[in-house]
Amino acid sequence: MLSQTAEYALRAVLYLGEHTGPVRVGDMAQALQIPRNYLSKILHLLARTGVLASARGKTGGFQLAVPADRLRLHHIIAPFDRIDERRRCLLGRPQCSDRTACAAHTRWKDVADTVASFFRETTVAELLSGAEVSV
Amino acid sequence: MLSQTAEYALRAVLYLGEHTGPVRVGDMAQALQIPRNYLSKILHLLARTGVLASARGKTGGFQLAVPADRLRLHHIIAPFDRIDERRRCLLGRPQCSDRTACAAHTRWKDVADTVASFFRETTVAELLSGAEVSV
DNA sequence: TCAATTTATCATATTATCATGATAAAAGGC
DNA sequence: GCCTTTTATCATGATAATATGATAAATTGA
Repeated sequence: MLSQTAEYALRAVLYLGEHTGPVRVGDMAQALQIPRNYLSKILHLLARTGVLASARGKTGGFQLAVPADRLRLHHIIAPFDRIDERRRCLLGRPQCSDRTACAAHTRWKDVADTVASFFRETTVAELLSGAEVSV
Repeated sequence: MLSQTAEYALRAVLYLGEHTGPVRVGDMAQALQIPRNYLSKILHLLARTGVLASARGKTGGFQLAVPADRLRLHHIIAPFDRIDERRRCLLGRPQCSDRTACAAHTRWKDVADTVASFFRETTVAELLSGAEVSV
């Protein structure tokens, strides 16, 4: 469902959501079993989009820049995996709305809305409250 | 949501669903704006999996091998895009069931089930009855 | 039989995704 | 100031998805 990159981003943010203070890339990479430099680029982009805060130097690392209960999955995933486009026509048509419906449109719409709502509404805090995320 | 290849497969089958008798690859490729040889391989695989029937020679072409009202989207998409795997843990864990739930599992399950059910239950006939599929 | 037509298949090219390795830039502590 | 630690960035490689081009194999109809 998610691209590998988006999945890494989500797991990384959830990890940061249950750790306070800055966490180093190397530590996260080892804990989450994600390639270090690859994770580094992902975290950097998340910092640029305002999801994370980064600091260099000896006491540096990454941490959430937004409270977990205000951070929605959409914010984390969007830079890597445009879930908005999932709502597009199942048959790949550029123009497919309620007015000009293709065969699949009507039936597909409810399904696509369910998926989109999940990412748009679910917060990091809600996921963390469900169960622990150790790995 | 679907891979490019799976989307081509679905559009091709819907096209065949509203045409009787064998249709040539070249005609379909032009009508659907899909690369000809690429479509050819897709149709061949659909024939091998029993979705389509193929015939060579002058009166050859492809047509549905199963009645449209018994042909489910899952049958068309599965060879190209394993939607079954979409039901796997959102966080990419190999082991994630109801018993050993990760943080995302409980909330994600309903969403994943909705998507899986759509492909598993919807038939080609149902899509075609909704509206015409010209392109 | 033979020629035309069509699917089947192989080889290869292109593009995007995923990942690695090395280096630069910034920050803190001595 | 200088060394260590850390993120930031660049260059490159590996792999899979997507697509193209050419040829082989099968079928039909004359």
